[in-house]
Amino acid sequence: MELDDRKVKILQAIIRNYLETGEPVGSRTISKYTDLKLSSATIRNEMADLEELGYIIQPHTSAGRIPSDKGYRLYVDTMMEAKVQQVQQMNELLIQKADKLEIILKQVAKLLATNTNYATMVTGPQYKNTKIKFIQLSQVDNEQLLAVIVVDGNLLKNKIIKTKEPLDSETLLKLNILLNSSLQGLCIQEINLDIIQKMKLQAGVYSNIVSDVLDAVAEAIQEEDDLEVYTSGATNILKYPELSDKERATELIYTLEEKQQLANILSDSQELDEHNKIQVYIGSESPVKNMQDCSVVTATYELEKGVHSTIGIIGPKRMDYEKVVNTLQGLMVQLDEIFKKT
Amino acid sequence: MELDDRKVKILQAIIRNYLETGEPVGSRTISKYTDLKLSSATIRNEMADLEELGYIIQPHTSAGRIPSDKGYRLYVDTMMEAKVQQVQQMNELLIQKADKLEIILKQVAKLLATNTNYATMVTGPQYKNTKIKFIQLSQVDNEQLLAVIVVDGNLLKNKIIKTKEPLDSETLLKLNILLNSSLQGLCIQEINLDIIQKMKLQAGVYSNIVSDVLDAVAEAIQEEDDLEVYTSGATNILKYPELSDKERATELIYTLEEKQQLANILSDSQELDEHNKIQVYIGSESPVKNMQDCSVVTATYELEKGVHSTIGIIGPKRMDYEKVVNTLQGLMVQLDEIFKKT
DNA sequence: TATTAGCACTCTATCACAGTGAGTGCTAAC
DNA sequence: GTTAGCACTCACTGTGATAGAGTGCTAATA
Repeated sequence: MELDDRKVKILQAIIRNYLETGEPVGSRTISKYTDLKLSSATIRNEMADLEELGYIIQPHTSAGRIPSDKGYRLYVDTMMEAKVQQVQQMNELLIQKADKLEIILKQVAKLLATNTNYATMVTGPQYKNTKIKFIQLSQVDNEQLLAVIVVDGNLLKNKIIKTKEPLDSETLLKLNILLNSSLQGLCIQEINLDIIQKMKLQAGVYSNIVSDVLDAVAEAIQEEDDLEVYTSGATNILKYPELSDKERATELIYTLEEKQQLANILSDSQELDEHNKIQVYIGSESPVKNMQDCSVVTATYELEKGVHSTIGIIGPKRMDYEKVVNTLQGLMVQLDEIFKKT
Repeated sequence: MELDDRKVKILQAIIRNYLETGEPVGSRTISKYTDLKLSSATIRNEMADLEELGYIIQPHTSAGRIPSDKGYRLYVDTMMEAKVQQVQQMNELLIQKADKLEIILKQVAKLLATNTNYATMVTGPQYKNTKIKFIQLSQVDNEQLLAVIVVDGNLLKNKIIKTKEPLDSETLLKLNILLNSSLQGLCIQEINLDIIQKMKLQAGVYSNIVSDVLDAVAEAIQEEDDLEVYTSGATNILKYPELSDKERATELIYTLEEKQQLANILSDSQELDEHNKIQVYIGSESPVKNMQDCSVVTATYELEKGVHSTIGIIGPKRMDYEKVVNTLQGLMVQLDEIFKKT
């Protein structure tokens, strides 16, 4: 059996209606709702077919139909319309531009949550293939050296290094020159044993300090690996009856609070995403087990050159995909305005 | 009417029982539960008195009694027993010691939440009256200066300062010496106009850079003012029927997520706390409006010299005050072990 | 005088049960 | 191929009826 034009129209009507009401949709509703001029009996026949094909489900014998994951998937892939959807109050972010990226991202998460009425998650800024721009060692007090590492995108990392005795300023200067001349412009993968050996050789008696600094560099950039995740609007989950029974809600909110599992889905979508492509996970398509009753829409943005962030929206399977996708699309433009303009 | 010894015992029995079960407590239960050898009828008379005095409440005519806020207050003030209560798995924190304080505090929040089954909140480390230890300006690239400010407790602050043209290394050195000699050992309140004027005078043509650095210093220390708050175990709220109806739970979890209001109660208790004193807010005693149905227990710790953090535990009014207070007391010892030992 | 047994009363919580209505599938007619 | 009609299903709702926990009051008791 094939999906003819009429079946598609009916399926679409069922899904649209279900997205709005959250109630199973009956044949009579569709008969009135569409412009197909068909009686409810005919619709019933078609619905039986659609059920057999797996696009819709009957919760119980005497109820209407609701879309299945397969139905939603078809809807998302082929039936949605693109229309510009702006995130409200984005302009209020502008004032904050000067501040750190993370703060902006947290605010974006919050705005998205209030705009969409779903839960949102945002990764901290991801610095990919960043290069070391500048390293500076300074003597803080008699036993402590401070290493500051600046990488592309003006990301700063600090590390305190303990020493037995203070270094004189000349040595410090030499070490700084050595560090910068050897490491400037390299990204972490490029720092190989060869370079390290050469540096140690040049450092002479201070080779152990060079080791410490390199450890600090590694550690500093390492930190970026465990994906930081911010969430917002967790309580929006409770607005949807199908997710808000105590057990499910507890699991979901816990998942949002713990963030560990969210990192899975976010990094998964980061790998899949071609740039600025939007990813939709419907129900069991999601890699997060506790989210089988939800849908997740993700998008990865390039904020500045080499700096990315992935944003995800979490809602019930009957989320308003059209609005969410269009909002994320619009967000891209809005973020561009904020970052490219200034 | 006075609270004689017997009334106190009965009240205590009622509260203990209610804390355990969460159900209104009847006279027959108390008659068996206590060693007073009194019939339920006598207990009933006493209970009528206790109700008149405002220590207990009858939810409806044919139900048992539950403690009122006043009853809880008496219990907390006079009836609790101190016994050592350790936070489990604290030792696993030790490995992390090397890392930043915030990470430890977040983990403490999480451990406390799993140990107590209540929601927890923790302020970021509070640096009080910290003194500037070290300042370093460095040239990152042609148009950017990096200012690193180290204050007591090895708290680091960075600030990028834009300049029109690069400074030569000699000027940089001079500026660094000027900054350190003028500011080292001062806390922010001590940096007055007089000092600023002198510095600018000495800096000559570079006085505008001195201004920028001072702004950065102010800003860096300013950041500490808006109390950072971490929460954990928000979903524990849902374990208590009296808090888990949809409306209340939404409000509470939202409050925990937003954190803004939590800062109120935390900073309130910081002001009240004599050192290492534990504070209990019962129901309407809490300054946070959404938490009138909860009780909050807070404690402020000195982690390192001059570095504080306030920890709060949020649960239903029938929370196990004894356990919570003793846990927070025990936590103090455990934190001391972690910080003072190493 | 304080305590207790006894009793009538109150109120909630629970369960069974019937009724309602939305929706279906099938059959026969159009 | 479409539709009207009808019997059937099943969740949901409201209604008592009942049980049970607990109370307050009174009168008897130590």
